[in-house]
Amino acid sequence: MFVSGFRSGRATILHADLDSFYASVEQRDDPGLRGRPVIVGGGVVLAASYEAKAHGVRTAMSGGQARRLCPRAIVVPPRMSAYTEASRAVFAVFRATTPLVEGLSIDEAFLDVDGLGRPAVDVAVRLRREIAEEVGLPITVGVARTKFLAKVASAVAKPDGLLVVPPDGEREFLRPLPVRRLWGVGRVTADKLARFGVMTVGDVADMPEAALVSLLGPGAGRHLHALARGRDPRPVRTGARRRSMGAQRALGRRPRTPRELDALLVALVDRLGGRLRRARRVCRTVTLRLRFADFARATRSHTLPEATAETPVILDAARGLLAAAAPLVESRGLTLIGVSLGNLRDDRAVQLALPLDRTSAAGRDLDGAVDGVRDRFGANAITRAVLLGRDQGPSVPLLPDEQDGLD
DNA sequence: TCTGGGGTCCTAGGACCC
DNA sequence: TCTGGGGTCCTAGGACCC
Repeated sequence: MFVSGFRSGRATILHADLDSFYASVEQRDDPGLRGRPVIVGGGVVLAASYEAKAHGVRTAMSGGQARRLCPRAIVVPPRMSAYTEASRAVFAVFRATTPLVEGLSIDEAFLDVDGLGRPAVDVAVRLRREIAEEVGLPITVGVARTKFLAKVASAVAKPDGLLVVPPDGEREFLRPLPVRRLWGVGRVTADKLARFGVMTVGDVADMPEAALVSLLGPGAGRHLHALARGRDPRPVRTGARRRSMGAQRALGRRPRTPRELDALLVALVDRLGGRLRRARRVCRTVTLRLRFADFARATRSHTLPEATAETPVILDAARGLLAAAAPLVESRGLTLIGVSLGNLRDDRAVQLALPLDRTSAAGRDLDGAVDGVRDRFGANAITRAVLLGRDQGPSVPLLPDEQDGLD
C-alpha cells in the first residue's frame, strides 16, 4: 500500500470519470450509434448515452420504463469484455501520468499529481486529450485539493468536461449543493436530514457535529460534518486489494424447486471459485445472499476454519447455508440468490523445507516448524503439509504480486 | 420506481480470551 | 465469588456507491 505523503494545500487531486462508460464504448465501436440515444442492458439500464439521458433515462431504471421515456433508443446487450479492455487502456494512461492512481471502479479513479512539476490543470487537460486520442472515449476530470471535492467537481462538470475548484473557492462551490452530493448520503440519510430542514451542504456545515452524530451515528455524523466543511484528509492510495467477491442471479417471480436452486448455487460457486483462483486469492467467509418477493433481503454467512479457493469446499458451505435458510426460502418467495466470498487473502504458497535428522525427535522438530510458520504468517497460514522422502528437492515458489489493483 | 450485478463500509450483539 | 475492562472474531443487517 502506497499513499501520497505530502498534502500541499493546493488543488492537486484529480477525479477522472468516464462518461456513460458502457454506452460510450458502444458508440465508439459502432459509428451507427453515434449521436443517437443508446441504452446498454435489457431488463434494467446498465448505462445510457447522453442522448438517452436527455429523455430522462437513468442508470438502474427498468428497461420498460426507459423505453417508454425514449422509444427511439437503441438497446444493445452489454459486452463486458470490451468494457474491461477499454478500462485497462484508460488505466494505462492514468498510470503513465502518475504512479499515484487509486481505482474506484471500472470507469473512475483518483490521481494525485502533486510533485509532477506541472500545474494540475495542465495535467488534466493532457489526460483528457490522451484518453480521447488513444482510447477514443470522453472523460470528465475534476481537480481539487481533496478527493471529495475532486469527485464532486467531476460530477458537476459532466459530460466531457473539466472543472477546477481552487482552494479559495471551495466554500462557495460546496455550500449550495444538495446534501445528496455528499459522499455517503443516499436516499435514507437525505430523507432523515430533510425532516430537520437540512437540504444543502451548507446546511450540514452549519450544524454542530454533535447534532449530526446524534442523528446519524458517530461514523456517518463525523464523516459528513467534515466533508461539508471541506475537510477530507484521505490520501490517494494505490495497491488497495479487493476485500470480497460475489456473484448473484435474479430469479423473477417464478417459484423454484430445491433442485433448481441447488443447480443455480453450483453455477454461482463454480464461477466464483474460478475467479478466486485466477486472482490467486483464497477466502474464508462464505455468505449466502437472498432476496424475497417483498424485496426484503437476508444474508447467512459461515466462516471456514481455513482459507480456501477450492470449489467443493465453498460449495459445501454454501449448501449448508441454503439448507439452514430453507424455511425462509419456502415461505417468502425467493427472487434472488447470491454468494459472496469474504475475508479474502493472497494465496501465497510458501513451502518450507525442513531437513529432519533421522536420529532426532522428528515430531518435535515439526511442531516447532509449524509454530514458527504460524507466528510469521498467522494462525490459519498452514493449509497443507507435504512430507517428502530423501532426494526430493524442496521448491520455494513465491507468487508475484498481482498487477491489477482492483483484483 | 416493481428493480441487475458488482462492490464498500459501518454498527451491534454475542462468544471468547486475558 | 456475581464481578472490571479491554480486545478480537463472527454473524447479521443496513446504507451507500457505480
